[in-house]
Amino acid sequence: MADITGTGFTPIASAGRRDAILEALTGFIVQSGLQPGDRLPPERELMAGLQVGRSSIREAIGHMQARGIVEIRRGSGTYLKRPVTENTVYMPLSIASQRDGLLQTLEVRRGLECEASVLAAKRATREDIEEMRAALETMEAVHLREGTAGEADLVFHLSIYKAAGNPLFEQLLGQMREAFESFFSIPFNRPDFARDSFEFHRMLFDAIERRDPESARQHTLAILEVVEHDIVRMSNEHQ
Amino acid sequence: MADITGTGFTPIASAGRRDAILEALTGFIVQSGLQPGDRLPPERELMAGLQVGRSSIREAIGHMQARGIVEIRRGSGTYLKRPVTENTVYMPLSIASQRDGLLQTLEVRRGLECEASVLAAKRATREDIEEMRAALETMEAVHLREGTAGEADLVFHLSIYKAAGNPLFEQLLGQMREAFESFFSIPFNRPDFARDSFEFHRMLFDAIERRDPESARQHTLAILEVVEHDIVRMSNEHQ
DNA sequence: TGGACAAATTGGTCTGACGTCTGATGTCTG
DNA sequence: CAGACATCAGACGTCAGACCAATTTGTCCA
Repeated sequence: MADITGTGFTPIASAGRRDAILEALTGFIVQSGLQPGDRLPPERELMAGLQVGRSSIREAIGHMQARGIVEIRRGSGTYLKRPVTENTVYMPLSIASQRDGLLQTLEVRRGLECEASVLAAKRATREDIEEMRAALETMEAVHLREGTAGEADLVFHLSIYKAAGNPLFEQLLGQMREAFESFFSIPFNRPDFARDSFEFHRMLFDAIERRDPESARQHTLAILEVVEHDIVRMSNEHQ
Repeated sequence: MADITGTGFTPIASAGRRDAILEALTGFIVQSGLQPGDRLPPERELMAGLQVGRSSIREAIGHMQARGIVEIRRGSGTYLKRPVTENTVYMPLSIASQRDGLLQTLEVRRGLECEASVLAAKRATREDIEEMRAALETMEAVHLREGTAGEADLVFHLSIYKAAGNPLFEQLLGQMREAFESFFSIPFNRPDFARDSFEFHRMLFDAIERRDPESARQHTLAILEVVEHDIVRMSNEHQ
């Protein structure tokens, strides 16, 4: 847990309380170097430190919860869920939670995945490519041995996002993955998930390695087509 | 990074109260047929109606505000900002914009804009196309008369998002636009903004009208290249 | 050593009060 | 009569204190 003594807490001015508190809180989190999983100081302590009422603290923390950056466990404490930096933009999306909503998020994801592959083909460094190659070969080995490769598959895709050289893609796609699992109850590690996309993975890797953005895009589309088909199928089974 | 995927973790977050109130509130909004712009009952009234304390009401409304579905005006009341239906899930996205935040955000935007154009080319209805045509012609007229067309340009692009048949694109891109203006202090209606992208707009429209997704994508890329160039330039000027 | 019980910690909610802003109504002045 | 100003009720914003419920921690006994 973090200690708030001597971290530059300054009482809040009386204009725009809650935003000021939010700012102070994120500032505190950054200064304290809190990482995901760490516990924030209890409300009463923050209250005393910031010289504001507990309601205000609670409103600010409530907003952070709504933004998905903290998790509140009653009786235990408030825990950081995502890394926090200043200069973060929050974009709440509302999605119809029915079949349409599922398909809509998949389309958004498609736009992001394709762009990530294109960028990876343009920018991947030698190290990136070697990392992707290692992930791909692990994945292929696991797939041939077990007929599926949930975890290893994820590692391969993450290596592509990383090679894109833009952390936003990893962040956004990771959050969308979370949303899928929690909202639509679709686990991505089912044995039969995305099995048919196996062969496309090496083609995608080859395209990135020879720096062919357009080809990388096409193969990403091919993989996603399988993935989306399976997600829709599993979604139907589930109901 | 530890992967807790599929380990039966269901946060649930306990705290039945606030979620129950949220549910009751959305139910009330739906039943009352409240539309965006309408005012919700005052907190004290809701308090009495739901038989809960005002703090709880405020927490629930605070969450709705964080989700962007209501707007709270001090001294006036709480107003609906978006249409509310049951079966809606909320997905908070956070974009950490660090040093290279501007460029990174632009790359994300590029992925989304291209996909939107592709989908528009695949799905636009006759009405969509007529709306886009009208917006385009207005834009061209304004441009020829004034040398620029900030507002009309926006209308044209919005008509494309709409034609994509997926409200998420409109939400995401609209919020990214807001984020640009508020975070990077870049107004999109400067006289000289994106002037060089003029000719590409009709080419994009033609591509969508003749249902050529790949061409639509290329022309969108061309427009964005100009836009991104200008944003970076203006961003540099600004500092 | 291990388990059961008690105490402390922490978030959740209620109540009541007061401050401050907004919007509308009423009043005064030219 | 029209417009500017003063007033007031309504609504959100904040604070304080109290109590409840869940969790964690500590202690004691078998």
